[in-house]
Amino acid sequence: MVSMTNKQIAAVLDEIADLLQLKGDVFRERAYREASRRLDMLSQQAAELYAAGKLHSIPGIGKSMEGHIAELLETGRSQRYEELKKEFPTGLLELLQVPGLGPKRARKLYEELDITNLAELERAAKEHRLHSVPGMGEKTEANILRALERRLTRGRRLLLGVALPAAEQVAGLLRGHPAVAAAEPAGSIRRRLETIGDIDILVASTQPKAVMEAIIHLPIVKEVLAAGPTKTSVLNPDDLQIDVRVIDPSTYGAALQYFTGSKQHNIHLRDIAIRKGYKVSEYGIFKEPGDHRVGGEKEEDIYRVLGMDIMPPEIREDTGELEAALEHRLPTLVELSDIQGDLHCHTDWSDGVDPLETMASAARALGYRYLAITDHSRGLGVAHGLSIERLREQRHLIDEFNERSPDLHVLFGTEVNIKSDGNLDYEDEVMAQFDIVTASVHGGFNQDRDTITKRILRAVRSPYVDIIGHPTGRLINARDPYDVDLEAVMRECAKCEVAMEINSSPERLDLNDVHCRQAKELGVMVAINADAHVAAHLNFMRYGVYTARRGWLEKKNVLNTLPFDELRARLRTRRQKRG
DNA sequence: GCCGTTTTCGGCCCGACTGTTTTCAGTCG
Repeated sequence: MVSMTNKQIAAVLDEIADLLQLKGDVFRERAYREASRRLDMLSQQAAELYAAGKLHSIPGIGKSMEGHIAELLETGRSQRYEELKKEFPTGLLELLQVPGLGPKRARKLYEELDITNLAELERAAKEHRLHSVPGMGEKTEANILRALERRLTRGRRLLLGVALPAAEQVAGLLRGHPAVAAAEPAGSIRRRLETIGDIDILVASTQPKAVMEAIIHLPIVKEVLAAGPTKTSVLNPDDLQIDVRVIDPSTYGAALQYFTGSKQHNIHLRDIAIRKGYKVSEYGIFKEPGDHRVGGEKEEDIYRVLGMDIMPPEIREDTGELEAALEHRLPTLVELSDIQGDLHCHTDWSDGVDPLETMASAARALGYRYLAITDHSRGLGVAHGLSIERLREQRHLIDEFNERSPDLHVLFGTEVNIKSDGNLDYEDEVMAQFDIVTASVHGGFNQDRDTITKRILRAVRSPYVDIIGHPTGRLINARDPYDVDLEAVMRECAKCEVAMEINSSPERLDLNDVHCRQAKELGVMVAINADAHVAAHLNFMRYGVYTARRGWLEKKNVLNTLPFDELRARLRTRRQKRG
């Protein structure tokens, strides 16, 4: 059997969907697209499910699709895919990336003008040959040319940690305006996706004109890109584009539901509505026949009328939340206020900026009852890792601090490096002295799957390790995760009662949302940590909580929701059991 | 290609906008 990962299979199915799109076979395209998405999110290996004969029990994967996936698993190829590829030149799919160009026009351009890639499209547009195609005029040609020029400068998706504060700032300013009844960021920001395409803010008001006028004059607006009667686009001082839409208060709930998405969630929701004799749009929910409105002022109207519990935006991804809402078995997601402390941060003793006292004050201000100081270990020279001697001094400092701090407990910890051979950076006698240990990979990212998996498994089996830090090492938009068999690590963590971290730093969010859900299913505890290197970054905690919520985690799945006494007892008994 | 509390056949989200056209096709979110 050829070993293909879920991601690889999903990629092939997605390419088949692309080709079907060119053919105009929209429903098959959707079926392949959906199957690809399901595989991509799947926490188990498709190969295992296939071996167990359970592939077609995944929603969106039927008998035929199971056959295609089986062929890929067994031969590494797909006949359907090979045949489709022969029908069109490879460059043709590039055309679909151009805004304004869909499958119909792309195909027409190929058939009428023999255009097979972006370069040829650009040349034809400049030579004014496009408008000779029926249905394409001067304006279409100009728009395509403009899109082609812009395409080169289009940036990547924004980190939530950048987009959310910017959106909240604008929404907050708008809420202060007398004509504004409500204002909040919608779209992927509201769902707390790790990266964001567009910043969309919805405003409820009966006076759109006044609101539009107010936006233009907000102090944080650097430039106005477009100002229409109900939608305005502006740039903030960091050149982030923010779109603001004004909605009549009577349809604000329906609009908020619609603009929050996800697209897949909305499609499925509307499908359920049809089956129950309703129609859902951004203007409300309507009862058939006669289309009279039965709700839409409040967001929960839409769900309530359909017999569902309303679910938090974070899980509106069409991964089972609608079914759960219908059956009244939605999880109660963990909340920021459940967090009792932070188990991973750095001080000026290693590569942090602030001293212990400053970090502790900041933790206290957040209402935490404990904070683990986990500076880097000896071997990590670039981060001023702590020698045995300096560890002893730091322990002393922390003991002293705890004597005069009745409300906040500081734990003496370490972020010990997992060396490339799988050994930890301190000897067992040293490890035994910490209150808490997080073990992380900081180098040797390119090891092959088997090597790096075994390496991390060794760390998990150490009786002194409590948490595996940033378990995949990815940096969003910057560095791919290392090729670790995360499921194997999770199973071992469950067995050894080792927690896995959600590193809350906005460029990490590692574990990610899909991993979190898998961890929950496998019975792995998760620790949500800010990995702060400066006091202000303790506030990153909320991004980790969002990720946990996107992964359906509840309070009981999260280690640092425990009160201090229970946490300490848990760490101690575990150590005794395994040490 | 998937799916079923109207269906194993005949559906598959909904509305806005744009540009090209005289009533609509294509694209987008």
